[in-house]
Amino acid sequence: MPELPEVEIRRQYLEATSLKQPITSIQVEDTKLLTTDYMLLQQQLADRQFISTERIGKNLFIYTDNPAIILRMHFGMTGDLAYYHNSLDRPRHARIVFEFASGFNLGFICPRKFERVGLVDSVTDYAKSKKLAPDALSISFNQFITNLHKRNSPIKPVLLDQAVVAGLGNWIVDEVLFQAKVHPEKRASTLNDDELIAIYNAIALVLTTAIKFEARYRDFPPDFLIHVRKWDDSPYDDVEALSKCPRCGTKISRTEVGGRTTFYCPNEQILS
DNA sequence: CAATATGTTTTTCG
DNA sequence: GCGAAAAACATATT
Repeated sequence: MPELPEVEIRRQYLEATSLKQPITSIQVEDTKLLTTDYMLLQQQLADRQFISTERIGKNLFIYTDNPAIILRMHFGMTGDLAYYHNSLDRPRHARIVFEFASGFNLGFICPRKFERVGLVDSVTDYAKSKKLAPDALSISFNQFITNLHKRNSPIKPVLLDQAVVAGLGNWIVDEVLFQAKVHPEKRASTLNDDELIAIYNAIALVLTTAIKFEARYRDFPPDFLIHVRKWDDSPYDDVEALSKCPRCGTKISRTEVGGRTTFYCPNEQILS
């Protein structure tokens, strides 16, 4: 699931492969994936080059050699990138393909069409209009608690709200609350200073760890809650081992909070 | 084949 | 117009 760490990895991948070469054309299989008219996209990007990138939360912005033409990518649940040369190597579900003059291609892989691509003319204006909060890795502690204090909902949906802090998704919020030892249903407005600091620090810990391991869950430290989720590449076969708290051995609870599947340790994350 | 997964947008209510 | 909560939406996989 492309949350902030996966998007960061894709950003680095795009920077390493696709900058500074003229775009010759763009193939789009399904215009539902576009937030900009297809013709306009073709016209605006023809002969342009990508020159740099910026990520805010789960949004990837790609600057071109025209400062008013910026491409935005959102990877939804399943989006990915693939840079390839031979058209025979075109991956499955590469529904949007940027063709470069070099003969190489950047494929935007959209298995479930939950992904979106389009142009924006200013990143700051875009963030403002979408009420996008500062990125989870750069938000200041003061800004973070200011945004949190306005809310009285359970902490989990508050952390998922991109207007509070940008980049946290379902599994990362569970991991953050587990590391901070805070119950997911605890009201945001009732958190004390220690809990707020623990959550803020856990966000940095979880995100930097995930980026360090290039979002490969199997490599994460053993005391991460991530291992209780059944990923396709989970290293464990033993369902019993999967369901235990990596710190205290208590059986992990699985519930729904804010309509999302939620895992937490009922022994260490207490609602008081 | 119905259930499931999840981020974002839309809707509804107070 | 806003916060909160829930529903709607996008579709492939199991």
